[in-house]
Amino acid sequence: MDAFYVEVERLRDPGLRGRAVVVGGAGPRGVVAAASYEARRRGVHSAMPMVEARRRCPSAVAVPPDHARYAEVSDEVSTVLRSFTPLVEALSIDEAFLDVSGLRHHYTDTEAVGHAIRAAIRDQVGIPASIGIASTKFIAKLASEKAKPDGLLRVPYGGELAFLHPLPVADLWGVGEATRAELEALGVATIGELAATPRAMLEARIGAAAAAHLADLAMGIDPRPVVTDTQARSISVEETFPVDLTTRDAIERELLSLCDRLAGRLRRADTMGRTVSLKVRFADFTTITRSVSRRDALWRRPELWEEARTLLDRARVGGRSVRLLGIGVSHLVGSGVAEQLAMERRAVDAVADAAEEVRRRFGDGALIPARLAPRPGATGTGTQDTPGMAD
DNA sequence: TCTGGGGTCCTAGGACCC
DNA sequence: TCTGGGGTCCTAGGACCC
Repeated sequence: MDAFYVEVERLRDPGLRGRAVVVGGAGPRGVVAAASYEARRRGVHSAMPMVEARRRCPSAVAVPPDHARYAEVSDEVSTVLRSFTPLVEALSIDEAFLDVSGLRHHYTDTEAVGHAIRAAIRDQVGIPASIGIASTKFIAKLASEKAKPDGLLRVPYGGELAFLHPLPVADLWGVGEATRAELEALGVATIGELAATPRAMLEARIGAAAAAHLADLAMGIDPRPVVTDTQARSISVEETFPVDLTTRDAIERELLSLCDRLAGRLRRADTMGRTVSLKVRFADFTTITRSVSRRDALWRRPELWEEARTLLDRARVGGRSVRLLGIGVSHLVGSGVAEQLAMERRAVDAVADAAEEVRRRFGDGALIPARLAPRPGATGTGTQDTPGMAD
């Protein structure tokens, strides 16, 4: 999809069409999640601080992100894609690979398939999409980047190297700033130059696995098939605070709140994990992680909180200012096991069920850990509109 | 420019086991 | 006794992606 979040916002508010639009966090530490092409022309791009985006493009309309809505529209697009072939691999919220080799008897050529898919997304969802067509996944992805915005590009079979070799190495999927710098030190700027570099030189710079992978990509070799059943490997939540946390009490309260959110995510995903990881980013942006693996998977908030607090002790935060806290679970249990355990826990866990029902009916804020509830008699409102229930 | 939130994968060292 | 080879798992950090 092209500038996906922006286009979803334009569906809701057609007045945004034709204008510079920036979707991003409203807080003092917000960054750009998506920028319209009008804003990009003014030098605004993803991950840029919103403050800087505003400076570069004062006329842009700033819109706070609505991830739940983007997920819904993403599902609508998925439905359209699956009407063409079941071989759809969702790569992110706004990208997918399709294996369309089975459609060759239904269309004159692959470009006709691409045009049909673009038209279907336009008609049924109402937003633009770009499509790249090639014999391998990574070249198709690269072609789709070159096709943007609102276009289609096919790299013909046999023409892969002619397409690839003039491009800068940073265009390769998996080459970021660090690898680009290492390759530059070897005098490698284009994919063609990468293909011509001796393997041993590459390995010494970037490690064996990355060297082998990139050398293959530079030769157009990518045997990875389209995979339809991709299962999550971890689930996490994190938050950057508008103002750094400085007291142990404030840190614990935010961490408890994150554990609560994570428990809800795990429950809705009907999964649980064996490893709990804590992430702490300090004011100077140094970031540490602490993790622990248990024999049994966990998912409930009290257990997450207990592990999180132990990890927090191990993190030795001391008196340092904390900019971000995160908590996550990995080593998720396999689907068959998860279903079995989910059945068992549903039978046992009437309290959590009731809590989930309350939240479904009255919103996430209706039920919170007692520690996070407003203190009775505390400053401000005499009456509490949304009292937190103790649990 | 003062740097989000949600992910995946890889590396390296160490514990541990046979 | 001063020390092998192969393997798995765990932890911490980092690169990278959208």
